[in-house]
Amino acid sequence: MLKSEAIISGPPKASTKQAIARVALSLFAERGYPAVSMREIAERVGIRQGGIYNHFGSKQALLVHLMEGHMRALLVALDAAVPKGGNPRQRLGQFVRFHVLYHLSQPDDVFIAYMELRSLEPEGLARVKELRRAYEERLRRILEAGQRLGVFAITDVPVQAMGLIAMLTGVTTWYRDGGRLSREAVAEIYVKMVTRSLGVEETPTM
Amino acid sequence: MLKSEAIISGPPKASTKQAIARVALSLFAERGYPAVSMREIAERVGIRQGGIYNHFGSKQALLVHLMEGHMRALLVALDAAVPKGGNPRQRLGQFVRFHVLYHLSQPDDVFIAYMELRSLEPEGLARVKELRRAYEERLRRILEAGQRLGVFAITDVPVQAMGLIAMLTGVTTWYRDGGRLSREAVAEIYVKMVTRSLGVEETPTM
DNA sequence: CCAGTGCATGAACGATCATTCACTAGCGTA
DNA sequence: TACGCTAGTGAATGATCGTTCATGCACTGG
Repeated sequence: MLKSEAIISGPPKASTKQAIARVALSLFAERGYPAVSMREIAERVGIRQGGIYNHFGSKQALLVHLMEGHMRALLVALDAAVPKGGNPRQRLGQFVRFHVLYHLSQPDDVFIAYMELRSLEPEGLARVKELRRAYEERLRRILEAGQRLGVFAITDVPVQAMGLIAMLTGVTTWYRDGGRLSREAVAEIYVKMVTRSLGVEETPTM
Repeated sequence: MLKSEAIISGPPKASTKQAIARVALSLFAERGYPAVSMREIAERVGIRQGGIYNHFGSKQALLVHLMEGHMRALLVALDAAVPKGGNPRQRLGQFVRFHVLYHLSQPDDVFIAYMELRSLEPEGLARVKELRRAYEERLRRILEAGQRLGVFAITDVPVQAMGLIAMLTGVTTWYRDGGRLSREAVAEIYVKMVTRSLGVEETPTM
């Protein structure tokens, strides 16, 4: 692997570290962290088992790397997709579309970020949970803004926020590309369900 | 363990088989099937590791027993809580209340039934998936009935059914007894969210 | 050209995994 | 009382686990 080659012509092949992360992500999502061995990850990457430890200090460090990286990327993407200004109805629609489409485009990341919390040791767990809280907080802010303006039918902001996020995230459990509906069509159905659940009459401006 | 004693005075102590199932359920839910060892289950039950195999043929058989048993009990309880007759609005409310309250009362069963599908080998997987499909079918039937009568705002029955179930099931991820809201209060919030998402105006008859 | 560094190797470590098995204690039934 | 079955024991099986490490190659900057 010539470094000069990488500089001149771009990545000639993905770095081994990235390859390890990609393979581990896929395997963890498919079968769960405890069920995947470092040997199997190495095998799929095309190196021997010891080689992984040149890039990640431990299996746990690899998991933390994946989960924390995903959550940070998710937050950055969310803030780009739902700019700070705008009225609550617009922002709610943006949030739902973003959440559904992002989750459908990164199902593996999403799945392990929600399912492997229990495989994290305390230090990593605290960091990931904080990022998750921050994400959920974005939706609560939107609901609160709509509540203040009286445009949403709010019974209980925290409960409704958790309910909506669960509904949206669940799309990854059944959606498969190539099926009856496109991702965008599914996202629009979810937008309708969410806005209706908040008592928003349908408008073309949504 | 005298059998006559059990007949006369009720269960003097839970059968070992039941104890194994209970302990395994708790551990699987807490840390996941692959991360729990038969040794640990045996230890918590108070027997040696080999003893488990007098009651279950394998670790996999133990998992199948738990998941299939839960799904069958869930279906039976659902059909008791949502009798066949009745109008779609009533039945929808009954479904939501049942789902939320049952899930909050059996969080471990629910969790592994939804999360350990990937740990099942093909035979057990097929049986559990069929039961799951049957459960989801119950909700789809309610939505379809409401659609025919024109009392629900239906965009897409299958998608909405999956969205609603995901929303409801998600309650187990955040609800903790002793918190701000009772289980019943939470159930009512979910009923409101669900009925609103289907465009049902609020009525005291719900 | 040479020293240094990053990375992959392959063998080995001790620990733990699910499962098997010969054995036995204790019970209900005959 | 004698028999047979249920259930628990404790040791052993081979496999696999995460991790370590001495070794060496390929490439870098000086």
